[in-house]
Amino acid sequence: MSKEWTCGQLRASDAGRKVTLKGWVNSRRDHGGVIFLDVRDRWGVTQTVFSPDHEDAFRVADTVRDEWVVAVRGTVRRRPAGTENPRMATGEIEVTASGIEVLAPSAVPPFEVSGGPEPEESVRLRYRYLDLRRRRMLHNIELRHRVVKYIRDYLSEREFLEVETPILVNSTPEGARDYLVPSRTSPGEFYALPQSPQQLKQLLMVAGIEKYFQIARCFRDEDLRADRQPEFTQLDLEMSFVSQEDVLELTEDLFTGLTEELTGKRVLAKPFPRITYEDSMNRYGNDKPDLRFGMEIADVSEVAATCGFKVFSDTIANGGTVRGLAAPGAASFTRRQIDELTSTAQEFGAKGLVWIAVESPQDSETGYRSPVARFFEREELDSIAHALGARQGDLMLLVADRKPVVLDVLGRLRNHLGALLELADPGVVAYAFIVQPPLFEWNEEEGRWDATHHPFTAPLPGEEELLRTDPGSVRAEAYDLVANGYELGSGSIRIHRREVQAEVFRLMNYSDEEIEQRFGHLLRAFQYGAPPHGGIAPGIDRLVMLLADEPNIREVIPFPKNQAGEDLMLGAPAPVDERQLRELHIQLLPAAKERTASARPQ
RNA sequence: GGAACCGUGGUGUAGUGGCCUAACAUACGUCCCUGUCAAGGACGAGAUCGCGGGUUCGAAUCCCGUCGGUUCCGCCA
Repeated sequence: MSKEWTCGQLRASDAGRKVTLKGWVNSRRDHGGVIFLDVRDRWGVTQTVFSPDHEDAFRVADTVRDEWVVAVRGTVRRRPAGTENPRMATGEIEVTASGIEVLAPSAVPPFEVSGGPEPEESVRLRYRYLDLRRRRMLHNIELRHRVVKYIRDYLSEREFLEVETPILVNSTPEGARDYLVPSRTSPGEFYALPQSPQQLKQLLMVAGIEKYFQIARCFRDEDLRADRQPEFTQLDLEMSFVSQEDVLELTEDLFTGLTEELTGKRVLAKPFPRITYEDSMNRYGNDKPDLRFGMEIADVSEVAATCGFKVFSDTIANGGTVRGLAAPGAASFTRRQIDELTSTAQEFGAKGLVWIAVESPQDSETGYRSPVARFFEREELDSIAHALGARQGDLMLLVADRKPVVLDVLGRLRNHLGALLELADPGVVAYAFIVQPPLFEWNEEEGRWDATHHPFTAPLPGEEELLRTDPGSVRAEAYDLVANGYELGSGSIRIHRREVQAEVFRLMNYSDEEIEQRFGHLLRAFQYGAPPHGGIAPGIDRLVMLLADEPNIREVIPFPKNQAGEDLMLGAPAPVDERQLRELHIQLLPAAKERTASARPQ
């Protein structure tokens, strides 16, 4: 069986052609003496017409229902004048049917595939194969294909090799929780699914591949979010003999090209802004700023220190900070809206939220409106407004606390307001690189330094000396690619000097045994001539989600898992029978045994 | 691990203490209809309101618990 024609290709110029269309019945309209069947396939929808002239076909068409699979034989003709449908690509023509074959009837679907209300997501997931018939899902699958193909073509042209790395690897205790796979042949031992091909791609650099990429599936056993799935796909890439700038430029060119060529979206700025981690935290309150709008955070501690408002001056006196931002046009917010903002800020961790509406700065009497206005001199308010870049009609919002709390709250508030005030142009992708993050963060519980990125990330050139004196101030030669408030991926230049690597491990408080056990294979490899190398690993799912304007990552994954990590269609995860467990040398704990007893497979 | 919101015919919603013997749209079934494309018209079937307990003369509606779903925090590069 083959398909000569698709349901999206026939045009007026095909009039007179005898064709057979195969596909699903998208909609059936029965007028008694004439029946229309819209036949749908991946490529489109074509209207077919049945009249009693062909009695056999007409009788069959009478029994056919939505979502049945049919083959319709007939002749293409221009639609009668006045009945063309400009909303359909094939709307100029129709196929007058002389025959129809039902290839497969369909049970009544649990929800309407074309048109109808949006079903609840659990229903969509349970019947994902029907959900995927919908145009929105097809569009996302197609876009995803084109994105991946663009990446493959782009990198192949630049002499990158796509190399597959194993899915069954070993567990790396730091970072995310691993998915484990018990070994049958090595009792008591486990494989882990890769959180990313990080170490393997570095080994490929030692192997002399020089330019590697992979569309790699990664696994992390952590709790899910709208933009997180337990298994996800990364563009993993690594290059030898490169500087950070080489990696960033390649990434920039690739992402600009695919955004502009595959979507109608505009890239806000190229080259992508390079913002230091510290800058990003200070100006946007997080390390993945949405740059589609401004509304930057500003420091007003200087004014706050000497003002008459005790909450502010005390905070400064106690080593805290006072910062804020100006919400454009929000001076007109009602009391109720401002109260909501305050409680939102409190949910984010603020003790309170001070608001000052900028009414008319020219008027010295009533320039500002605020419950705390009386505690401030006019010049102080002017100076705050100046620092925040506030203009008439804006609402200034100030938070006083310890610096990390203030920045976190204002960062979240900024995103909240960005959405509330619709500040972001949905037609824009604002890519940026966040660079020079700290190499380490102090682990309070364990009393040691943790690698912020991973232990092979190189310190910023010139800061190696600080490893000995002030590890917390060492910055990494690492970078995050962000877009529209999402972290799309991160990467770094890797350490290739043994003494630097040893110093890093020392700071992380690893014993020689631990180093050998966890990283022995990599360090051994590095003894045999490791080239300087670095790379990046952007997430494909998040990228496609962004480009497709989808609110969550599941919309661009054909068979995603729900928040509990379950596949509602397959029913995974599921209990396995006792024999399988025995082969794997696994025994369930009593609680697990009890839980699965009722759901044992046959 | 925690918080918030949601759960009413197949699907999506309304109803938030008595007017509910549960409404509307769509899907579904039967019939009518020769130009629709969200076809139209008539008729019909379909929900003990996620489940359990409680408050009340009376519960879809209030309370408690539980299950399921989503979002967020913790967690996660």
